[in-house]
Amino acid sequence: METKYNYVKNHIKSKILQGFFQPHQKVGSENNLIQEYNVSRHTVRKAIDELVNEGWIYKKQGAGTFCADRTAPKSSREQRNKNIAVITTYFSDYIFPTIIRGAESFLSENGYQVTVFSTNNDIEQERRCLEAVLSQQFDGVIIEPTKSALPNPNINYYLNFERMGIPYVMIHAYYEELEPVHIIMDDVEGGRIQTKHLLDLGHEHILGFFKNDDIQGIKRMKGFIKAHRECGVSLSPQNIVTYTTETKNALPTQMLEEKLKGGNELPTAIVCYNDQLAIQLLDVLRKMKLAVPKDISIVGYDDSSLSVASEVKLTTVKHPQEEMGIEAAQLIKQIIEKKENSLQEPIIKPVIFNPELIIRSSTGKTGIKEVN
Amino acid sequence: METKYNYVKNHIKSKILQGFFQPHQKVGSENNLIQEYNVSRHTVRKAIDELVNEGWIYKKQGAGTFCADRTAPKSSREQRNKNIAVITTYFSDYIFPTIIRGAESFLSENGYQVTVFSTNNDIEQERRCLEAVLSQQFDGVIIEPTKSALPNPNINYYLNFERMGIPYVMIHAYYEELEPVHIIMDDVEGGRIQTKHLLDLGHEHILGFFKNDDIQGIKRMKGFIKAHRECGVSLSPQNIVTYTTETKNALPTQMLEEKLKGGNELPTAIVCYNDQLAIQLLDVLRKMKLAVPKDISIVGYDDSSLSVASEVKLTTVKHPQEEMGIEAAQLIKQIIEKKENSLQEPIIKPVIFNPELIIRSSTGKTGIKEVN
DNA sequence: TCCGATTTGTTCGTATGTATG
DNA sequence: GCATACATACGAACAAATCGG
Repeated sequence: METKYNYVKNHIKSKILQGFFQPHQKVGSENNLIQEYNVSRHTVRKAIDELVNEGWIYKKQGAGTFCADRTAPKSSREQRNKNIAVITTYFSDYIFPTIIRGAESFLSENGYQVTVFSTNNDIEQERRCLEAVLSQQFDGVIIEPTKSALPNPNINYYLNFERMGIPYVMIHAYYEELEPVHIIMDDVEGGRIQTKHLLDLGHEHILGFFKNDDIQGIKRMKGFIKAHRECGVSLSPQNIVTYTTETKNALPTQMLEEKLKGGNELPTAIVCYNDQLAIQLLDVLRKMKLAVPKDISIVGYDDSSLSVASEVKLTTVKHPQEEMGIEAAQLIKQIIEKKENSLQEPIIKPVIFNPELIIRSSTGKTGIKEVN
Repeated sequence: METKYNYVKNHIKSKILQGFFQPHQKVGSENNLIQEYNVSRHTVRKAIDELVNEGWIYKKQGAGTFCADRTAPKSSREQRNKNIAVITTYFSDYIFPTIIRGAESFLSENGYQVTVFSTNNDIEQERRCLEAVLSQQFDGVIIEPTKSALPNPNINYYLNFERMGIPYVMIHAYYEELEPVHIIMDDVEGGRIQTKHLLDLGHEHILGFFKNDDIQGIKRMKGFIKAHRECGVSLSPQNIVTYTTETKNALPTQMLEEKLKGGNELPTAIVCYNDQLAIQLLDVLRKMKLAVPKDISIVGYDDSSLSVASEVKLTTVKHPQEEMGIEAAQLIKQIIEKKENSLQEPIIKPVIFNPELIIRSSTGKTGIKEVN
């Protein structure tokens, strides 16, 4: 894959998949490409030959090289099974398997097959997934956006889905500019009730840990701030810790240790972006010999299996998980079937799940004031 | 048709059609053809490239150019992506996502796509999965057998895979009668070292909980018994509890409660079929106010994320998980590629992982005797 | 209709890298 | 380790088709 002609080939293919070229539009002459990629004519021709062979482009002597028309020849589509691609950030971790299971079980019951991809929340890997899906013949895509809070360079691929008539629904988050059908939680509300619960219990120094490279984290942080404002409790900016996919393993635990050592104004409660983080932070609390919830309260998010795995049963926010997967599957099925029958793009409403707090034993009233 | 490369191409094609070359027979090196037709290397390559593309011949770097076997199905198989089906008992739970991720990451890096199915360890659902896979065009299948310890009525489907030339590998367990390529752990040894560890610590009344509808459970139980025998510790049949997929949620916890209430000969240690069960049983121990490992020791199996989620860090047996997925993917890729090139079913050796005990804080010396 | 610029097609040469047996 | 055979990559020249003026 590291040969020059392969690089040229893949680069051109990417452009096609991103919709840079309309069918029958000129891809550029051999001379153009020679200059663009700074390679020999032979190399360009080798790349182009393969693309022609795979049906992406066609050539006409004396005229030029053109983008092929890949709009599927509808025929013989009926008999084959329907295929749905599911692209999520993670695959094996945490709540994602459950979401995927929801989609898989519903779709397989309805005669669809599910092919899975994961991006590891990495833009480059997302691009590869999107290219793979566009290169194949999928009838629909369920996708969780990667790094949804950051500008996404792969937007073009999504636009190309629309151009090629492949319906998709987004879960967990969505890119505003695309206005896709989406299935999300009300994450602001989720963050709000996490925090409100602690404020109601009398906590006033609450640490908030939020992941800020996806929209969910940003929104939950918004809810965290909103709750403080509603309850009239002032919030120091130093009480908010943000981290990213790349720093998630070390940064939050390290920050918590620092915050707990810094003598004055010790926090009495922690709001976590998710259960996974809460479990990580619980280990820090154990190490520092702090009892939960007597010395410090902690709230998770997602109600994953981790929330009840340890001796501390986490107070957390319910995430629909399997239900979200099923809902996404139902939506994509509806869209596909409507499209088949009526040819016009149906209007489908997004789904927004309302969060719900599950109170377990990791939160309690602040005891500090009574003790003093 | 009067170009040189076309002449060469047609001449070689004629020879093939006249039967001058048997399948897999050498067509002649580039240098031979250069001399034979008195043309440049480039011209020969162009001719050969087209013949390869049309499926008449194939090339192998370093080896030569050979006549293809046209008896095989010539239908546009080359250009489409390769699809692998992964069928596991579970999908979203426990270590399965990690295994699947291993396979998925390796395969997607190698240009394959992964379609997933799960049987929920139910024979009827397994049948549906197998039918779906057989009716689609999959290039290979990675499968974990369902209820592997029980007679399987779906054996015929597996035989049909062989008849249709679809390679498959089995993970975790396999049906003896099929003698498939398989990737498993040495579960007898795993059960043995789990138990040996406790016996070495001085425990003599050890409860063993095993799932007996899959082969892994049966084998781990075998290891449990073997360890007792090796250490010369007598084992009461009442110390072994077996359960199935259907009873896994209620039966083991209930049995443990009974065993702990029954006054005489209280157990001082527990061997669990897996970490998932260990976590379940830990809750029972907490409810009965038994400290781990002071009052009772417990050993898990699989080294899943659950084993370190709680305050009790489980002593457990390492399961290769992701590695097993990768290994399975590598094997299936090897088989597919060898089959493509040489037509003869390659001989691939099964993989057996050796278990390894990971000692954490859930096990300790029995304290009862010293106390008395 | 023809011209000329552009673009792809064919063919030669040369060199170095990499896999196979 | 070595020869063989295919893979990648550069350069050059001329032929043939296309298209706008």
